[in-house]
Amino acid sequence: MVSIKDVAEAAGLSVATVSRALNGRSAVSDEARARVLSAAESLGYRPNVVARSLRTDRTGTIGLVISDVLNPYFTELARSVEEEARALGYSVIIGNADERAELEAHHVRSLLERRIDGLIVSPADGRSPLTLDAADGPTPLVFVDRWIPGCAAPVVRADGRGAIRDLVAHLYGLGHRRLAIITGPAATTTGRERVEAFRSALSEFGLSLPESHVGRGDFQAESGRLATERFLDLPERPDAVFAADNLMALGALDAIRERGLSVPDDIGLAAFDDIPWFPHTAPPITAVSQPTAELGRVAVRALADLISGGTAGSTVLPAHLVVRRSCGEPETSAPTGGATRE
Amino acid sequence: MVSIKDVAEAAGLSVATVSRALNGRSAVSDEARARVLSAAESLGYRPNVVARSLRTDRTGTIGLVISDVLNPYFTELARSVEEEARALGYSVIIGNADERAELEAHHVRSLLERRIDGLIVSPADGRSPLTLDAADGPTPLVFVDRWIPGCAAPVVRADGRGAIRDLVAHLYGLGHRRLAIITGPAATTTGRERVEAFRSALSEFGLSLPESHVGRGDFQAESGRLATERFLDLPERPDAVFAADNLMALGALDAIRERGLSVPDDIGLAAFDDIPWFPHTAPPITAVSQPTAELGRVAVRALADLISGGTAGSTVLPAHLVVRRSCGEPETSAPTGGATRE
DNA sequence: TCCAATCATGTAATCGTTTTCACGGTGTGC
DNA sequence: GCACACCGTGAAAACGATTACATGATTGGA
Repeated sequence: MVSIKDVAEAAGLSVATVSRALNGRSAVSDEARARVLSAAESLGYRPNVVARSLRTDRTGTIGLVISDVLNPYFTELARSVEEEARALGYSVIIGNADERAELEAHHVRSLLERRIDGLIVSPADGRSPLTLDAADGPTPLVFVDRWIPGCAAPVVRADGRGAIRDLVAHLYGLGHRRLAIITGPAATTTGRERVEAFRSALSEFGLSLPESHVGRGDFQAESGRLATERFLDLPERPDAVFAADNLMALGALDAIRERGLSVPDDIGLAAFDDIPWFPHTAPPITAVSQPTAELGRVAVRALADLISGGTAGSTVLPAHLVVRRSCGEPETSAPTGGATRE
Repeated sequence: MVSIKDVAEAAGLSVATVSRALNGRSAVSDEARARVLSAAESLGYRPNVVARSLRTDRTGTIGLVISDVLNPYFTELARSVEEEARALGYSVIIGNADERAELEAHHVRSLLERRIDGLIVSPADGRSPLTLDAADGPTPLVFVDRWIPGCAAPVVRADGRGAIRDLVAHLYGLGHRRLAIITGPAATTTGRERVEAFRSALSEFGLSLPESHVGRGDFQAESGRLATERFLDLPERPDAVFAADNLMALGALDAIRERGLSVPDDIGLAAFDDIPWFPHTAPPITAVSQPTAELGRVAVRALADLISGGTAGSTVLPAHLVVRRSCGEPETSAPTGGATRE
């Protein structure tokens, strides 16, 4: 590999001048600059960012730890994070936790050792001690989507409560009374928030949520399938099921299809997180839609601010309900709140 | 940040001994090792991998440049690559090219500057000069899925020809004669291969592929929508459309739905790349399925071999057809070749 | 004309590791 | 008892960049 020394030699200048010419920080004569640039060009010089980082203590890189790379919600998030970061001059290293706490820890550790400038985390486990340490450590950190309660780090997330209330109103309006939910892990904030919002919306409509109508999932498809099977085995099966993320909704569809049942005639289905496939499933699925890309952008800007010494705070963006046909044929009246219909 | 020097001081030993104790390479007395470990522990020492990489010229990292992170095919690939790499002791940095040649170049350049140990690329553009240079450069490189013809680097990919022939046989058996294809960019190998295989299978059945039945797409949803709209505007619209990837099939569904037409009654639809949502779309979509995760694993193993001085070669794995209902109600006879039915 | 400021450049220290080399001490084989 | 291998250790040289400081030349103002 050709180093700055080779360039200096070829240009007949010192490495210091070459460095200055290439970085354009301090004054260099036009003649020297030209010699450097042509030497660098003809030798195919590529700066060694490893050496640079060691000296400057900056890597120009931020880490992003997401809970599940197979979840379209998180890939959309990852894409917008990378895009915004690139616009701000940062590279992004993605770590996929696969909803496993120990994998999350592995990636957080590995990213910190890599001396990234900052970290964006969507914790797979809300109690992860390592991530907690990291949040209190010297490396700037921002939570996105999920967070760890009691951490000082800024949180960028969507508030699903209003949209979940709209969803319950929608279900109630369609005549559904026995409602069930497939939750995420209780260890995650989103897992808890969604079930709590659902429960409190139910009680607003005078409905209760018996334990048998709470399926404990882990945000992955298989758990949605299992929980749905249990619902279908109940003496009185639920009128409608709310899956707390899109993958568990996929699992629910698998289970319902296996039994030869139909949505929404035999059982209604709704999901948290809207994805491009939902308009095309049989039937199109009613879902709570988050401003996913915007969450990613805001998180990056908050992190960039922290890195440059700022004091960025938390952000909460609204989610909204998108009504389709998976809970029954839509009523004629307009839905409550900010819901849209397709 | 606490450095090896601090540990050495605390342990009352030289940095050399600390380094040896922590890496376990060369002999260190039990007593010294114990002192080092306890000092490192109590100081919370984390090695600086940047400095280590500078010295050893190894980063323990491989780069993965994929064409589109929003494409479930590539996320599944990315996941298996990361998993296998982790098992082999490597970290993975993912670059998303978004099907844009200049973004691909950006990521390749940035990864090389980062001095990754090896690179896995699925080129968004088969002529990308920078990627071509990289393939001939000192950094080991493996192509996955797509490749750049004329490069010496190993290619790990699936051969879709047999499955595409099975698909055409399936369509022919259902009585479809006017077949159309939405291709990927001609600049990609998979873009070309899939249309060529389709064309040659058609001619095997005595069918032709007029220019009006070739929609030029770019592997993204919007292009699938536009190409499908043109098909639907033809005086005689095609009996069935084959989309060369899953996102363009999504776009095709959008277009068909907008016109109020139905699949497969008004027009049949099939796709390359099977994804978990296809069994649940309306109707379930017939698709060519690749051994995606296996491709990722094989690519990583080939790259690891190259990195350690080996001479890994190319691998071609078979793809197969999964028949569902999007081309018409299945015939009663068994499908040709290795096709499965759901 | 002279002093000081500015400019372009070079020298060398530095970042935190790993690793080569040297060195003294300890056994081992004869 | 001697030579030799080996073991544990430390000093110091790398790795490739950035940058504080020094230096000599040029310029500008008084």
